[in-house]
Amino acid sequence: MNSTTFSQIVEPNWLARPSTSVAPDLLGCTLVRLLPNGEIIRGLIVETEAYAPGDPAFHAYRRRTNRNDVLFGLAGRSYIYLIYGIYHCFNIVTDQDGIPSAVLIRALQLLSLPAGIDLDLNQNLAKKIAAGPGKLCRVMQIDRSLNGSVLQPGALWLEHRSSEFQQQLDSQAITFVQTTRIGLTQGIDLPWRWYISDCPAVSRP
DNA sequence: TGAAGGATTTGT
DNA sequence: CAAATCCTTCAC
Repeated sequence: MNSTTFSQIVEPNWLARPSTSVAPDLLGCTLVRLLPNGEIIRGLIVETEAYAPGDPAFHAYRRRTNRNDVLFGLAGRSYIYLIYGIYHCFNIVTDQDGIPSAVLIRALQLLSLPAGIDLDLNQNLAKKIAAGPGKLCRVMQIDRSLNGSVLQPGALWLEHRSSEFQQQLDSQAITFVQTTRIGLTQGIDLPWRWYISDCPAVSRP
């Protein structure tokens, strides 16, 4: 038995390439959160945005600071920051050590629901409950205590696409849309946002 | 040391 | 369309 037996876990090496390459590849992967109380929440990644060197919208655009330090490091770590004093945003650090680069996870389609939410009774609500970067962090209880942590089985990690998802993608039963990013004042023309077509969990189709 | 503003969300 | 709300960054 070798490591490929458990290859559904996304390894840091898989993320060690430019964010514009990783971002579309993350669509269909699963973000898994293990809460301190033992509860597990799983969400299919349905919307991503890439941030890269030379990008004026990127937190690492100007200089290396205490906040953005993790962006300059190795791929496979979380970069989490507080926005508007209220919400958190969750990013995955990508590319080589020393090259600041990240993918913002903008929306999840929940596969397992947190306690207290009934999928059958609240189907429409459940599809939208992680539709947005602030909302997905709220529902998965992601905050800055996880900033800089390595994405590996523990509190928070990634799993590759299921073979079913990949097959549907290959047969074009599932398709992606590439377009411009949301909510920015700079770099607004870069087409670095990707999402799954016709997915109700996308924040802004 | 202080002020400006932000990769958002929600309700008016 | 503006408020909520806090932390980071940059200027003085």
